[in-house]
Amino acid sequence: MRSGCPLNYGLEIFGDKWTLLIIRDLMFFNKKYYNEFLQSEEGISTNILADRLQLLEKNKFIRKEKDGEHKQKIIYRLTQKGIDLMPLLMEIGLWSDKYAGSHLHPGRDIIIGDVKENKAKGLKKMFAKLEKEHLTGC
Amino acid sequence: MRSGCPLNYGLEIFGDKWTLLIIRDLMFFNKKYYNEFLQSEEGISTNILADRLQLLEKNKFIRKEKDGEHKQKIIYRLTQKGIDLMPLLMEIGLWSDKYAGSHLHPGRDIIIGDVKENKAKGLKKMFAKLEKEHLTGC
DNA sequence: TAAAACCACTTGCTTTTTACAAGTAGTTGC
DNA sequence: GCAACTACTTGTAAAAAGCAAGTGGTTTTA
Repeated sequence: MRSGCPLNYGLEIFGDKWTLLIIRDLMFFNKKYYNEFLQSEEGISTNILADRLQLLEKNKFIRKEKDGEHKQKIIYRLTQKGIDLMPLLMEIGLWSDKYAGSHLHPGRDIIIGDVKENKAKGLKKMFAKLEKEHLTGC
Repeated sequence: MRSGCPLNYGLEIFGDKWTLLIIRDLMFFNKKYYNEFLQSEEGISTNILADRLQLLEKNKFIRKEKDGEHKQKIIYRLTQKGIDLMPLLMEIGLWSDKYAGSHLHPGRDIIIGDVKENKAKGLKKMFAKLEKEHLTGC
């Protein structure tokens, strides 16, 4: 149900597991093709993936781009609106880093990386990286 | 599906809309009774509420407490683990503040409040408030 | 140039989850 | 002692997710 609460507003459009995992793949794992999302560890179904990509595009979190080399391929990229979800994903990562204990695979610090040491600085660095990778050429 | 990713770990246990809205109610709207959660603007169903409260308690995000005055009432309070989700909820609020535009009710800044001006300082203040309200007496 | 493979999806069906309404057992106030 | 209130539970219909197979277009291979 629609409500005027900012938290609910956000949750209504990106507050489901698969949506955020797709954004994670784009943001931290450098994935950009449909097949790459499909192959993620968590095993998203192809119909759900198609549905979420459509929603994400409709809500302007991502945009489609043609691949110059492989003409049948489509590249998915984050928009600024999508990139701005990064601090939120980082907070999930930081929380898990504190509470997940043994549930995490080793070497998963790639995500929170610099942010763990200095939040403001780490976020700034990550923003720069994402903006360079996803926003150039538009 | 279980995976070793910290983002997925978090999303598996608190990454659904109703769960986060209950935590929002506890955190920002000072709600503590079953009936208060039921009455929230978004209209959670009573069976879903019961289910989520059980999950939240099982995962130690909240705990039940007896109400001294009204003996049939149960008070729900956040644990430290639950309180530590605050920065994440704040990030949702900050994102919505930037992108929700006219979708928000006026005066909803109560949530992000001080955090909007100075993130580190605002979070610290909010942590102190929550720890005082939810953790004292245990 | 015909066949095989790969691309981003779509379709159909089953299972799980959610939504809504009604009911219940145990206090509490009058 | 009974009506009202508490935190739930139960039953059922609707919606969403999960799974497997298929599709139409492009690209690579023989």
